[in-house]
Amino acid sequence: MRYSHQREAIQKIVYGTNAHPTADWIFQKAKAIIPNISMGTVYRNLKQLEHAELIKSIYDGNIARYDWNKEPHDHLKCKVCGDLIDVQLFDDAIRTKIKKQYKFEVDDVVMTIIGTCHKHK
Amino acid sequence: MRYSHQREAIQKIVYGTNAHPTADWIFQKAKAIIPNISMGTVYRNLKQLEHAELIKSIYDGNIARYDWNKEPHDHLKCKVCGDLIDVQLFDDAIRTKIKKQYKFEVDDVVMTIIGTCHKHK
DNA sequence: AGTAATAATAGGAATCATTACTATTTAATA
DNA sequence: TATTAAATAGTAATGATTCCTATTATTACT
Repeated sequence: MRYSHQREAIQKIVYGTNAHPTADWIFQKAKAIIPNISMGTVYRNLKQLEHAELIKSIYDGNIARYDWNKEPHDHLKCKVCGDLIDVQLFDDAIRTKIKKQYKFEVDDVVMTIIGTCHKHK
Repeated sequence: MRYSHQREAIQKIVYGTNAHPTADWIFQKAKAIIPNISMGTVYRNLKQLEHAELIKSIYDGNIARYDWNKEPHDHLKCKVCGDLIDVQLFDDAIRTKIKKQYKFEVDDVVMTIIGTCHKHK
């Protein structure tokens, strides 16, 4: 993977937030640095960064969000403000259980807890 | 919600499979019964059926699938054949834990385990 | 049964996220 | 510096889903 100014900017943007940004959000931020950057470049680089395991992508309903946090973790999704909050919930015991019980080889566990966060009472 | 031939057909199609069908799959099946049914009708009715809690929708990556199984359950997603398999994994203890630990009111837990099913060795 | 009110429909256009295409630019390196 | 191929901008295309509108069908009421 050859260096590019655009990819460096995109990576820095993802690494600079905890907000699990969307491609469009990243695109808006990137335009401030590289005014004529195109959406295709954003998507291509996000895909490359993911492939290089420098970022992770997560599906929030039908839209992709990106995360610098590569450790296995889960998300709390607040249905009021839409925030995605990182949490550590899934313990490794369940992996063994699934393997035995269902004869299923586990690669990854995607868990999202939907509800209302502490900001809304 | 007023009766319609189309909605009845759509509901029956969803209730008649364990394959977690997509809107397009349902549309194809529905055309066999009502040849000039339209995609908009399928989507509108799926939404209504979901709202009436007669079916549930689940996101498989960025595409919606529909499920007659309204009991809380999780899915094993095989990356080889794409199958979604229903499983009961999530235990209620975690709900209490999340509530205490993160001050988060839990409505729903969406868990998908990605891996390889027993059919592929 | 006949009619009025209005929910639901078919068909097509519009939208949104994402991917594909292509001529041009740019980074790596000989 | 010249060569080569990867990366880009800009734009067209795609796929899933939603929206729009004139027409049709269901329900409620006479």
